[in-house]
Amino acid sequence: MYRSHTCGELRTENIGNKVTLAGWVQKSRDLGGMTFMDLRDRYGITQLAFNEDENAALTAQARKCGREFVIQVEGEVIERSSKNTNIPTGEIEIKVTSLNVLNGSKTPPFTIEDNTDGGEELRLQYRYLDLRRNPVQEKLRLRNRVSLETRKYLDSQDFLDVETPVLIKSTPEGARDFVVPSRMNEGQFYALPQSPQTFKQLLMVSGFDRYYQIVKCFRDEDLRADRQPEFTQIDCEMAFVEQEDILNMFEGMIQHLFREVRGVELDAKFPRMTYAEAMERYGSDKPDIRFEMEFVYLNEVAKGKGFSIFDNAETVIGINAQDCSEYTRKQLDELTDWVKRPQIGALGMVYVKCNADGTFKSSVDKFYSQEDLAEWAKAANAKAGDLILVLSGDLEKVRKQMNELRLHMGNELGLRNPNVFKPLWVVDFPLLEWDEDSQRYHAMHHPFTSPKPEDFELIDTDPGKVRANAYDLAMNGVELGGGSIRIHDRALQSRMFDLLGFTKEEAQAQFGFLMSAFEYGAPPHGGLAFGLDRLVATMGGSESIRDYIAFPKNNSGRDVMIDAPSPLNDEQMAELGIKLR
RNA sequence: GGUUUGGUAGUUCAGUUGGUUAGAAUAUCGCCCUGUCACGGCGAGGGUCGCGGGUUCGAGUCCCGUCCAGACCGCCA
Repeated sequence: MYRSHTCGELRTENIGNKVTLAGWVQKSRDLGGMTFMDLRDRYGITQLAFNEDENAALTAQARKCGREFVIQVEGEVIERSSKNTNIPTGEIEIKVTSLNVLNGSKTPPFTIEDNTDGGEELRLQYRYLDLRRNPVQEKLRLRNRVSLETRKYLDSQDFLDVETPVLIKSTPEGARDFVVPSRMNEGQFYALPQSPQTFKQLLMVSGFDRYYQIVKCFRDEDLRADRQPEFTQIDCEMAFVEQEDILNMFEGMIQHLFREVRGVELDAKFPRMTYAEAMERYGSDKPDIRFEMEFVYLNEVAKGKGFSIFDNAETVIGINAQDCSEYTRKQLDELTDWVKRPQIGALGMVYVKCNADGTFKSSVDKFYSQEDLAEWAKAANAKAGDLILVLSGDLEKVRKQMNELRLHMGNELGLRNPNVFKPLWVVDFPLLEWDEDSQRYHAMHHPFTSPKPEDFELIDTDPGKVRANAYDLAMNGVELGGGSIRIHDRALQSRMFDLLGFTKEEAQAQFGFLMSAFEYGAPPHGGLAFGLDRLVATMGGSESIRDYIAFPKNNSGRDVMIDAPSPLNDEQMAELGIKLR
């Protein structure tokens, strides 16, 4: 037996116990006649004490143990003469009687401490060392709790965990596939699933009316702080349900998770908003509703006063940044530069300061009188002391730009508290989205999403207007998950593929198995999937999902620790029948 | 594919207008220190200034190219 206790569990009630501990040397403090050593494991830190007067040889041995040595000690739990109230084990220490070095260690490339001196790149390269740090371990513990409670909840609701294949078929719709060459079928390739979508629908046809899986999905697209090429979904599907049933079920799940894992009681009933409304009020399909600063449409009050930029703009949108009228010229210039960056793409920004004395000062005073600006303030519900920021141009673009500016101001003003959680169902997404590049409609969610029956007649005349039975759960400006009521009728599914520009042959080749299944009694069904990484990161108050994944990829999709991807040798390539261009 | 920021000691960073032997903190090593817990004190070692080229009497600093990394846009049904 290597240890009788962990490094996190001994307390004053253990005083007098003879114990054996094992762990890593976090740090030692050599005071001359005395040496203290912090011994660390997953559970905590326990201080070891060595006294030269009592055992000179042992103390000398302890002094030779560097950081990250793995050691085993025997000793007696004693009360500290000077206690440390910062750690749970701070009232006791171990008077060590024997020390066994289980393994030495090179000096680590960065310090294994809560506040490490290591940068991102180095930490990823030595991820096994980074994972020794408590803040990172804490994040993985959080992830474990979320995934465990997810299973508990879904199990209690009679969901069945069914595994689906990872080597499947590539389809051109959606994200790029990761592909895997087949040795036994030369010249042919599997694809890794972007989601188990079609399989879970087939499980519904099979009668597993409540399915879930916590499953890896793969998308060969560029990475972001919140996007990894392999990521984990809580993938769910239900049969004999309507949208309302699904929203209620998973509202319950999210409430359960926050209650059990974070001790947070979310809204008893999550607010809902249509996609159209979200775009109008926030310019985003995943609005952060922790703060207001909603869009104000200023067309009525801003146009027709001779300011040609507004007069010629499709729309003029403002937001009211409360209590910001004291912004300096420099701050306003910085904001203007910020929105003019190519990533945002605004051509300019107009501001109106609602001064404390009731007057107005704007960047367009030449065109607007005090009375005009008072109208703006009224429209924006701005009081003395507020600041109105205005962008104009093409409706779709301005909404997008204003969304960015709103979130930026929310950050600047500290309105996006990571410990406040505001869920929002966004419903009634459009079924289709016009794609300029390919000059055709794409499925906004996916090709299996059912249109709203009341909009169905528009499908020939104005397909872009057709709404879908599709929904997303947004929280704090993050899309946590989404889903839809699916098509379960062969004819309608076939019609969808037509609409998306598939030929009959393509549709049959790629999704024939699904359409055939629909001919054998497919029940009405629908579902959704949550991004586990994003959910956990949001619960942990982070925007980046990387620290919530044990071994993440870097910005270029590389694993810098194992140095993947990597070339194959000639023999492997020949076996696979592959030649590089 | 694009925009942008960065690359200097093991690590995190500073380095002015182009000008002496490239600094600090931390880590490491040595000596001292019996109650530390960010221990303290004294000292030492540690540099291909990402790489290649150019301008110059002289380049960490300016120019060109290139590689790597971060954030973002495109992309992500």
